[in-house]
Formats: sequence, structure tokens, C-alpha cells
Amino acid sequence: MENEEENFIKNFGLRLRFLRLEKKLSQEMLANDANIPINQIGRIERAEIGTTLNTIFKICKALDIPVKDIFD
Amino acid sequence: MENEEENFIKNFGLRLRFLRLEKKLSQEMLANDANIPINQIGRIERAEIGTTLNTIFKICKALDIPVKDIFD
DNA sequence: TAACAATAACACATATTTGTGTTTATTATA
DNA sequence: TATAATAAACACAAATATGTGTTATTGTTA
Repeated sequence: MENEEENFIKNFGLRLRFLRLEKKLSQEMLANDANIPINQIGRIERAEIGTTLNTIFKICKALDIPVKDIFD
Repeated sequence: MENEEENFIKNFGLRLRFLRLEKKLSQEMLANDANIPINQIGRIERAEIGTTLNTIFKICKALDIPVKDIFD
């Protein structure tokens, strides 16, 4: 049985990866657009961290999607 | 001219407060339900901090709403 | 007014994320 | 194979959030 919170973080990471690839962006390109470190995208996608509102906002802006869409 | 990220954090706080009051919960009651410190709710509502995925998940679960609803 | 509940506003140690850099795997392509 | 592009994995300091506690302020009600 999985931990609920960990599962949420993992799903968030998978969703981010899906949306990023959908736009045909590399982690590096997205990181540059969002003005965050290159490694940060990978850490989030691999669910190593539970990122913050600031980073979520910057990423969604770079992906050109409403923030709520990343929680679908 | 407002900073976009700060504005996002502020809106998140206002939205949380609205949803909490809608359910007629005090900060303390919500904090207990979400199993987070009492002060944390206030800090988020006042936009003192840009909270993390973990806390967002716990709060939304306590409010009994999908996470995406807090980003409307 | 007095008493109470709720929130704000502090302080401080701990935990986590962020930012920066480097190195190693992996994947795709010529 | 060889090369390049991409991603993973690692380390570490700095910044921020969390967790805990206390005190002050605000709002409501008797």
C-alpha cells in the first residue's frame, strides 16, 4: 500500500513529464523558459522533491497552461 | 505593477481562506484535520510563504476537495 | 466591561527545496 | 561504432518552508 502523499508527488511528476513531452520540450529547454535550474525539472519529475508554489507557477507559465491543468 | 509570482501566492492564500470559511472551519480546526501546525494555515492565507505540494495535498484532503479546485 | 475564541505576529531549531556545479548513464542518430 | 543530446545522479551552500512554542491583537458574546 502506497503512501498517499508520496503518490500525489509521483503523479505530479509524471503529469509534468507528460505535459513537457507533449510540447516537445527537453528538461533543459523548459528549465530555461521557466528560469529555474536545469536539474530542478528532473528532480520534480522523478518525485525527489515536493516543490513549491513559486516553482509550480513558473513551470506552468513556461508550459503556457493554467496551473490547475497540472493537477488533472 | 505587481510581481506575478507574489500575486499568485496571494491569490492562493485568499482562495484557501475562502474555501475554509465556506466550510465554516477555523484555522485551528483545519490545521488539526490536515495534521499540520496551527500557524501554518495563517501563514499560507497571509501569503507569507509559498507552500509545498505535501502541504497542499494535506489541506485539500482535509477540505475534502480535489487539489485542482484550490487553483480556480 | 469582562471573558472567550480566533487570528496575527513573533522567535527559533529542524527539514526541505532551491540554486549551482560536476560527473555518470541513457537514448537517439549519423 | 562513434558522437551528440538528453536525462540521471551526485555534492554542497543558501534560501525557504516546516514544526513548535509563546505573546499580542482582533472580534464576538455574555
